[in-house]
Amino acid sequence: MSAANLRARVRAEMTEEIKSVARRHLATDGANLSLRAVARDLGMASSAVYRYFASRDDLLTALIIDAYDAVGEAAEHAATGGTTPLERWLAACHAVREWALANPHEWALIYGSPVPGYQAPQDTIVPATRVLLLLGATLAGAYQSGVAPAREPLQGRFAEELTPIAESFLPGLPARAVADTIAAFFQLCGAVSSELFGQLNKSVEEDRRGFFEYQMRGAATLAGL
Amino acid sequence: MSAANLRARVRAEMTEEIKSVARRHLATDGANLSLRAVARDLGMASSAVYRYFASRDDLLTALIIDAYDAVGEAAEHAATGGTTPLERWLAACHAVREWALANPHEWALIYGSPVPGYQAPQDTIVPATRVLLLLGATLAGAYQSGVAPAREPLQGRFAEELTPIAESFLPGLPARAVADTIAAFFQLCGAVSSELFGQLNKSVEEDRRGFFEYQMRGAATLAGL
DNA sequence: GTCTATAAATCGATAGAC
DNA sequence: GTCTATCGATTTATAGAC
Repeated sequence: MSAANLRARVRAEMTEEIKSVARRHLATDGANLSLRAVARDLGMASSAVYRYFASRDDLLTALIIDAYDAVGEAAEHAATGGTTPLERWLAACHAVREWALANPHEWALIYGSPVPGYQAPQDTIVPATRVLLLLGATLAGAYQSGVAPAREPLQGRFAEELTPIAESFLPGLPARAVADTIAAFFQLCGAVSSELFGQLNKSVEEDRRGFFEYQMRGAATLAGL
Repeated sequence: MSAANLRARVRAEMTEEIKSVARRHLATDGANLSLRAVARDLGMASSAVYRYFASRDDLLTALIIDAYDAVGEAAEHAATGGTTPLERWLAACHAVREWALANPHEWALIYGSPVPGYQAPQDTIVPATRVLLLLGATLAGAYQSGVAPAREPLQGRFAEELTPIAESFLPGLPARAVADTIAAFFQLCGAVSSELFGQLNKSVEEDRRGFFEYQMRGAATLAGL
């Protein structure tokens, strides 16, 4: 079995190397990533890359899943540091922002404009919900421990739509909490993307972290934290 | 002068037609727009287009400015309908979302991932602030008419950074109101982009407008409205 | 201001030798 | 699994005739 294991390990390393070079290419080419350029950088023929990824879109999918997992893990790791739910919540938000600042092109890949002509397969759905799930779980903990007070139930059709989602998403969490979690997550995405994509321009330069925290405290307040 | 006027008018019409076809191409090519493809659709040689736009990036810049102006005008027009500041604020937000739903690729162009290799010239800055300015003016009106209560001043370094901005942005508006306006604008961008770029997935399908309004009411609350 | 023609590249994907 | 070679397309941008 040793030869097979070796083959598998070499293959895995090669796969990682291709992805690593491809990630660097995201910086210059954005989403319109070129398999040939990646192969050139690796000193191999473009046709050889097809033994690792069946198509350009498959490579893109791998990068997308990795990015979702990386930002999710950063948030989860940061959240373990806090003692109160609000601290854990804010720590997760800061971790997401810092990951985005460190990996702007990967952020753009998962939260920016859709790649033209690319259709995300089912495999990306679960990793895509990691950060959202973490926020939801944090809020659920706050409700259960009584740190956050129960709130009036939502009215409106979208609340009815969210009720079954709430059940499977995090059992016991009221529909309103799910709505608040999604809203806060969208606010997080908006704040990070706006800063990253240049909407802040020159209005805040020194203390962007402080302004971000101000925004995230607002989102947490709306969620009942 | 009539001949000169005619020439100018024909040129303006041709320019508009090129932009119109280019806008359609945004749908399939995204930001990596091709001058040749546009020329092909117009039945003209690619070299002829260079008489109207010096480069691909110049065409992109024109599209970007048009898009900022279009969404800005939609928001401004919608805001005139409301009677209270909150109504005007929400009307502007809904108008922005509806414009985005009707023109998703132009939205992606201005609020999505930056175009790789494209550097926005100064010309885009003023049109880019139209929606933000409208929200700020609405909030300023609410403060001045006493509809919104004065709030505690901000603390933190970013507040100091925002103070001079507040002066030139909308005189008389406290730094906190400017911060709240920017935060609300980011939340608006986040909610629209998340819906448009597929982050909602299948969680809310029927009443997305209602969920959006829920989010925007939250943002307005945080701003003091 | 429109055309043809061209330069000098790029790309995804495949075929087939080894 | 890597290579060469290839197909059939694409692109930005320019030169020069009319």
